[in-house]
Amino acid sequence: MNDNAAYMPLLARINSLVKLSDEEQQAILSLPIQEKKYGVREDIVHEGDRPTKSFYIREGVVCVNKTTRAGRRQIAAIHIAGDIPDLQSLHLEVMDISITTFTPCTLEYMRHEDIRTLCRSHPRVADVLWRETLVDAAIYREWLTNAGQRDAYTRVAHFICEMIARHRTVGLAEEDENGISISWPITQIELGDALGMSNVHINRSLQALRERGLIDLKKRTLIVPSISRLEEAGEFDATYLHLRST
Amino acid sequence: MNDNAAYMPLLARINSLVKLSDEEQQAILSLPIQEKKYGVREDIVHEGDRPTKSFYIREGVVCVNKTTRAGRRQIAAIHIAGDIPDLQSLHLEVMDISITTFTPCTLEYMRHEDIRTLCRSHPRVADVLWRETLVDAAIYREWLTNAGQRDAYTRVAHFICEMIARHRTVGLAEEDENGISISWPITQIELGDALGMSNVHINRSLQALRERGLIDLKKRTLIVPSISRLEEAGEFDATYLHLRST
DNA sequence: CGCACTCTTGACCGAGATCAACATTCGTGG
DNA sequence: CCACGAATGTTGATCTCGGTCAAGAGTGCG
Repeated sequence: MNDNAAYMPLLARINSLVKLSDEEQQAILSLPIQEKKYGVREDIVHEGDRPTKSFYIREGVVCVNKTTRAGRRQIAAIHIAGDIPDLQSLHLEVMDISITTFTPCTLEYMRHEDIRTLCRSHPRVADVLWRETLVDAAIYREWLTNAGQRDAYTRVAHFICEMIARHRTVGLAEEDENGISISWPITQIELGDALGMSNVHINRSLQALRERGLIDLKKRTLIVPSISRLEEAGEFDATYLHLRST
Repeated sequence: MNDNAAYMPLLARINSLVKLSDEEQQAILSLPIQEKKYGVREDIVHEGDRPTKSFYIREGVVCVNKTTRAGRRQIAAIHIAGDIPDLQSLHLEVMDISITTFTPCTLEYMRHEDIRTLCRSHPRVADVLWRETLVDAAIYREWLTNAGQRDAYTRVAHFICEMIARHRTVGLAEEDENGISISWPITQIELGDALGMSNVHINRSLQALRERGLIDLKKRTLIVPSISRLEEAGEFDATYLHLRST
């Protein structure tokens, strides 16, 4: 019934964290899903919604964002293929965030009911999903630290390091003799909204990183020649991503 | 064996969110716990630790914090009686945060093993605990928005509103004709570390709030004469706390 | 091919940081 | 219970990082 390939990014992500038994993997594969496609900069869920299903990203990039009463937007998270950005709605009725696409996306929807049934019959799967939301929380904490304590230059570098690390774990980073590269659909305005900075200052910080040869960003592609040097600049320590031993 | 009163704040917190059956409540009451007391400004858990138990706060106030490589501290969360600050360690092996007391604390430790067993036998209890961690995550997002998008004055007001709201839901706020009051063990330096501001500017923002009659803060007690006016000043909307209908 | 979005650069400004000194409160031991 | 030292709070002066404004240059999409 379901196209198994549709579950690929999800299983890849989960397997990068824990080893599930064949039976557990089968249970996930038999979750009914429904595919839906979105274009660029479309709202998937909106603050105040009460979803009865969650989705994971088969392809594309989305952001979690919320808007201040004064009209300022904070991007609180960025999610890539394999992520389940609104898993929280499984237990929190009302959305306190919106989710918006950065790129065209293919999403696979799973009904909360079905997820709950799966969690009941396979507690280890429940644990993995729970864990997933805990890692999201750890990332929020790190972003908070980034916004609250690091200067612009370091902050931008840190953000880029995280993006690289996360793309790597799901196999979306390319590595060759020039360094590591990922696709970079994020505009400077959006980066500003994520880091609590103006787009002008984002621009200047990116240039500083370029000048020092830490990044090469053009045509929606980011190349990092030396990840260790960038991590140095961004005070980056991947512990908070809680990846299993590489 | 266990003193039932020890479970009070935890049950109060949980019951403020969901209705559990008697049997489920009993199951929680029969969780083996171990009490431990801490003094002021003591580390409970530290970055890099690998705890095999979690605790909930029977009494006192603690903060979740992490320190930048440059030596700057971000306070990422503040937890009060009833909260389970390091529940994340149930699924994330290595702590990416430290937890430190603000006041003398009485903590009740529960072994991860026992929590896991409880979750397996009572899935609804598992859901409640999961939910709890999701609310923590929602608070992180809001703090990020606060730090990234709101100016100092609004930011401080927002923070105070949250503290009031959370103290109210667990019955730790007093309300009389002068307004709502809570105990306030947080120094201005700590407040600065939580909001990403210098203590000097915290001081000035607090004074601005005082001048406008929005708060009355002295002797470690905070009084808010009109919570609605303060919420106006802080752009506060409690949705993100995901409290059940009041 | 033209319009809209994104990026870049320069000039200026201001919120909030930093520094420093002093006042007040609190906790501790005598 | 008091005294004294340390932590916390307050105030003023100065400085700076990053915001805002504005205009021009690329880039890409319809």
